[in-house]
Amino acid sequence: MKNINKEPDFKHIGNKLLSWYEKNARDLPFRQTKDPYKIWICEIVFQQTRISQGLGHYNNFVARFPDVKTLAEAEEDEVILYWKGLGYYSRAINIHKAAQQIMTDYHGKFPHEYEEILKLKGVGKYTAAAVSSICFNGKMPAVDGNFYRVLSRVFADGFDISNSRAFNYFSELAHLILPDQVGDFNQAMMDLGSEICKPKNPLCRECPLNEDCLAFSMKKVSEFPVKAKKMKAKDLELKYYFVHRNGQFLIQQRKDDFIWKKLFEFPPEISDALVPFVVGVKTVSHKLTHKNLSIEIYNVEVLSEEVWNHFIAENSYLTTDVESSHEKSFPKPLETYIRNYEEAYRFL
DNA sequence: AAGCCGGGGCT
DNA sequence: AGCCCAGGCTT
Repeated sequence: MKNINKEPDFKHIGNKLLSWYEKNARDLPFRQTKDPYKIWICEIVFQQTRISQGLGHYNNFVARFPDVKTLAEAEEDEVILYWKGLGYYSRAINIHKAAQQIMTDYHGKFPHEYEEILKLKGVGKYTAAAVSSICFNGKMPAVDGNFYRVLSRVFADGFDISNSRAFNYFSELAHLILPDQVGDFNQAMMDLGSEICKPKNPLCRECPLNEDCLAFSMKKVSEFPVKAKKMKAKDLELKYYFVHRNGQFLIQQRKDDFIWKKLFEFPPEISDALVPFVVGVKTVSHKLTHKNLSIEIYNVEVLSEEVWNHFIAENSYLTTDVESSHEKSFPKPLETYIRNYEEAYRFL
């Protein structure tokens, strides 16, 4: 009997990682303790921060504020002072408030449960999972950027890590390989992601998972993780020619790629033969947000449906039914075109 | 769901 | 110059 109808088993991957971690764990100050306070502080300090950058701050911080009570009773300004140079200063504000939260809501005793830890200011799903798993044998994977990178490579998974559902998606992948010792596993993923499975130039030859890594076996490690470009909104200038002849304007239809798929518009360029009929040129400014190829237009008004219908009736070049020709993905092609007409109307 | 916060290292 | 980093909060 084959393993048909049975989920593939990837647990050996998590266990391999654990074996690797036993021998290769980085020697870091917060690795010597299971004090939830210290682990919490270190998780906050090292959010979006490299170990080498935050290590000094971490040591100074826990030396000055060795426990929840000391931190809770400190002045906020001094807490912030110890954060100087780290960036993301709201972390310092939140860490101080959370300490007071622990004093008032938990009588100074650090909460053990994931759901409770999650309630602390500045603690999200990642940090709650990390603290509960490392200190209290919690079973939640601490899914962070390292998880995204390692898992997307191991499974050669093209899920867009900038997608807002990436956390849930990679949490599910993590559960496929999650061993029993979740705390060590979470830290192992951090070390692997930082030392081996790095964003650039990963050391795949030394990777304990290279035999299990689908991206590696396909020689496509550099293609993962997939991250959609977060394009800045760009200004797009388009030049339109207004060719007027026998009471009609020349318009044309866009291609079905890029923006305004199959939308009708005044021609952005014309042949020499049409030059004598050009009655105007207008440059229109657009805001282009690449992410979903959507367009915002400014400096223009929407004309009434009546004017649009009038234009349709007047224009013999319009041979396709606009309503059915445009892609559904485009929100308001009709209005967009009307606005272009408005531009021409004003110009003439 | 998207924007914002940030200094610093790497390519 | 652009990308990335032990994310979370706000709107």
